[in-house]
Amino acid sequence: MTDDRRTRAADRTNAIMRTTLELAQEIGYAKLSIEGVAARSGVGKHTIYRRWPSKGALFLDAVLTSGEPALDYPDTGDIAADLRQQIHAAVDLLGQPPLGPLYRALIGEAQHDPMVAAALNERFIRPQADRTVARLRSAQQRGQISPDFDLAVAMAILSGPLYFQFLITQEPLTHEYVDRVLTALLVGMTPRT
Amino acid sequence: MTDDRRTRAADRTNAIMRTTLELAQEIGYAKLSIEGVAARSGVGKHTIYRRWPSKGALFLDAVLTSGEPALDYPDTGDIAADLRQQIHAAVDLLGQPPLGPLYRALIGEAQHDPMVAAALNERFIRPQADRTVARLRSAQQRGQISPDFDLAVAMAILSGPLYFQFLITQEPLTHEYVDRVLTALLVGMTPRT
DNA sequence: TTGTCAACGGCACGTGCCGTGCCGCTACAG
DNA sequence: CTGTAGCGGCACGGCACGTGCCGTTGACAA
Repeated sequence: MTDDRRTRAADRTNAIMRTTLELAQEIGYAKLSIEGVAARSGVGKHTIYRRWPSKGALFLDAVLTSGEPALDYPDTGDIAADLRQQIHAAVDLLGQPPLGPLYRALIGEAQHDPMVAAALNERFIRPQADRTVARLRSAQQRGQISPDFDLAVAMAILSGPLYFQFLITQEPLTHEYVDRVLTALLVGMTPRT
Repeated sequence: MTDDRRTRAADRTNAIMRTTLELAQEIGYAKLSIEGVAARSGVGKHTIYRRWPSKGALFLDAVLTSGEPALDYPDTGDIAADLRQQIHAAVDLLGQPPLGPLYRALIGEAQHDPMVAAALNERFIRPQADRTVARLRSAQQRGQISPDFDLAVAMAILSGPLYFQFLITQEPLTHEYVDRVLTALLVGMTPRT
């Protein structure tokens, strides 16, 4: 198979994912159909089913490929400032369109489809969690976090309330809210003098 | 309208909800259909549509009515023990069938259907959160929690990581995990001596 | 240059469920 | 006794599913 061949296949793949995101934003994930994606992108349904086994898998791929949201951690040496900046970036991404509603729908689908849940974890959640713990560990080694503070739990306290607000109460995400969480977390994990 | 009439209507309503939960457990919420519920419960589809506007609304009603999970807070005076007992009860409920998968599907549906999300909040999430904050406030007034600790955030730190594990990583919920969260929270919110 | 073959767009099919009509029955209300 | 509301049953048009088949296209091999 020639590069040319692969290139055109990849082009089609990208076009399908782009159309998927467009349609999802216009009519919502619930009303999204593979039939609709095929029609709008001028593609046979087989061409989609050949690449993805389900609507959920296609949507997952489309969202994760589009974004690669680059939520990388800064490491300025100041753990409080770095966490703050990073979680504010997360709020800015999730708190509004386009990514907010798309990501919400993706997690919703993950509750019905174990394959989507597993792929979401492997491709996004776990790497993100690992980066968070790594940044926390670096701070702990520098003495900015109590040596016995549970870093996995610290990560969960950063992420959990954010997702709780995002998915459950569905109140708007604000910098002010995550600042309050961060404040409470810092009280607990900062070394006692 | 006679009481007899109302009673028989209520009986039918309960029968439909019971069948809904049965079917959801057998084939999963994703494959659940109103047609299937009507068939198994020996009821016309109209009878269902007359009571609920959508599959999501029916399912929400069925899950919340069935459970009324009675996650009430004890108040023994020991806030740490009370929180621990309450969150262990939550883990026991959500961490296994039947309620675990049903509740997961309900939250998943809430990501696609704003009406379900709103009803879930009003009927379960907000009351539960209010009870939690009330119990925390009682402890704060007794001096068991720092007077300036943000109680809404404390509630979010109790709930958030639990939901994060339940919905996102989908790792098993254990007493050990919530104990670790609770430990970290207590470090932060216990008054400094 | 010609033959091969995989991927493709288009079309059609059977299936399942949607939400909504209509029918005739039953049981209660007036 | 008559009217009426709720009901089960049935049928309908519509839509999307997932899967066949068909003819075309374009890159590669002989």
